[in-house]
Amino acid sequence: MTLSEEDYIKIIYHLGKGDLGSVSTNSIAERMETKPSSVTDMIKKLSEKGLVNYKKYQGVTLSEYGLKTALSIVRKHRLWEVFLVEKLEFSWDEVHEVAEQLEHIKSEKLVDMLDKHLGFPQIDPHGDPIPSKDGEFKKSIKRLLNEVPIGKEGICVGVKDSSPPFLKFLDKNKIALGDSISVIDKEEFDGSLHIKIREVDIHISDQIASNLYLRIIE
Amino acid sequence: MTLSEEDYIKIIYHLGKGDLGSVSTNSIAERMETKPSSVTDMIKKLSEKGLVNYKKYQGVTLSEYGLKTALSIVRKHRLWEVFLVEKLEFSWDEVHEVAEQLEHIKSEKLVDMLDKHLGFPQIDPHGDPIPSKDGEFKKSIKRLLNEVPIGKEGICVGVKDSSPPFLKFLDKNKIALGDSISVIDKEEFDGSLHIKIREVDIHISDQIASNLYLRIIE
DNA sequence: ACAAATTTTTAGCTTTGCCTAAATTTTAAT
DNA sequence: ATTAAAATTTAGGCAAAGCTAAAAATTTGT
Ligand SMILES: [Mn+2]
Ligand SMILES: [Mn+2]
Ligand SMILES: [Mn+2]
Ligand SMILES: [Mn+2]
Repeated sequence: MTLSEEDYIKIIYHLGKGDLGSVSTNSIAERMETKPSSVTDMIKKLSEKGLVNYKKYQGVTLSEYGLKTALSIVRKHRLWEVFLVEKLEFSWDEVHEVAEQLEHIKSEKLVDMLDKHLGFPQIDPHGDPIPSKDGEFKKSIKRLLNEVPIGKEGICVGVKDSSPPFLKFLDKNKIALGDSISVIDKEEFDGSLHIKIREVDIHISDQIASNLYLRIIE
Repeated sequence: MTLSEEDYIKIIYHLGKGDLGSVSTNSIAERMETKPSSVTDMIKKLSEKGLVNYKKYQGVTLSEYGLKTALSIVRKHRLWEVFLVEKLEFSWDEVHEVAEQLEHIKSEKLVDMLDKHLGFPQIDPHGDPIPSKDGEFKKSIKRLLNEVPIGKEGICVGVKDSSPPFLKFLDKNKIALGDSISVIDKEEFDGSLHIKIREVDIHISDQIASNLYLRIIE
């Protein structure tokens, strides 16, 4: 597989997960930042190689083999993202571009040992699950923090209220996108939460918790 | 720079160091595992980009700019080799192929942080020096262990005597290619050496020491 | 010095991945 | 049911990086 083929397969995988129908030529072109005619060319090649199912004008879906391939690339991408954040002090939002390159390095041993070096992580810095070597992985869902069950852990991936006062509050309390947060306990009385973030326990109101999105596993 | 251009520049650098004259088309072709006609094509392109000095039929040398580029690729290659050995438990002889790919990843921050993560290593697993960010590096030389001055450290890169008994001896004493060895002290009496290898001190005869090659810095 | 051998370059073709412009098919609107 | 719009494919080209075969330059051997 060439680098370009791998990128196409990965994009078809990501686009396909949303609709569950077949993926359109134009949507691929948009994500690949290329022209629809180029996409058609590539789709034909992928189809001949048995990576996708394709009928003219009817869009494209991944074959079994194509899905396996996609998951292996996603696995590599997310492992490298973990590496960049955990080992090289990259921040949450700097990793994508580099991982986009690293995901194409060919060496099975490299991926296995990287996985081990990182302690077999389950999720990447964006809270997305990392497929196992044989392509299995837990689904992740996005939830408001106040709806996360006690005991669960997730990655902070967004805010509902993006007003300056709220953002300032988050900043003051050192809560940032990409942080891992786990819910320790919930007060019945006012719905306020005890959470653990960066190894410290803090107490936040329901109002705060209902404006923070977490991505959690399962 | 494309991946291919980078590989050519690096090969021209390595070939040029030996002779100090200009590098021949055929020698590049051999190292690149490609045909001389392809090399001529590439040389023209590199010449137009100012990376090499080229006159038809006269071979090629790196320009100032080409040398800087080559050193940056060599730096990346060797840093990744250190990473693979030190962090991912690769052995000495497994790293080259993977580093050949990793050296082309484009991200200045990645290289800087990798360097830091590895503790700013001076030499790679083969004993070759790692150029600094601005292209400076110590020269390395190959010496028989018994000729290495006290206090110096080097990487075991070869044997003079490759007879089974000697190799068996090395194996039994856990001395292998790629190991870092430093000379602690030398006995005047019999020329035997106290060396440190894998954090343990051992005592070896002059006969052993005069059959092991070390690559040392400066 | 000069023919032979070797090295290097040129010419012409191939593949990959991309492009524009034109044709075709599908979908949406009246 | 037509027609208009949008999506998709085809046709024809281009640049990168490679190849083979043939031509040209350089080097070598006598
Ligand atoms: Mn990619
Ligand atoms: Mn991610
Ligand atoms: Mn390379
Ligand atoms: Mn090396």
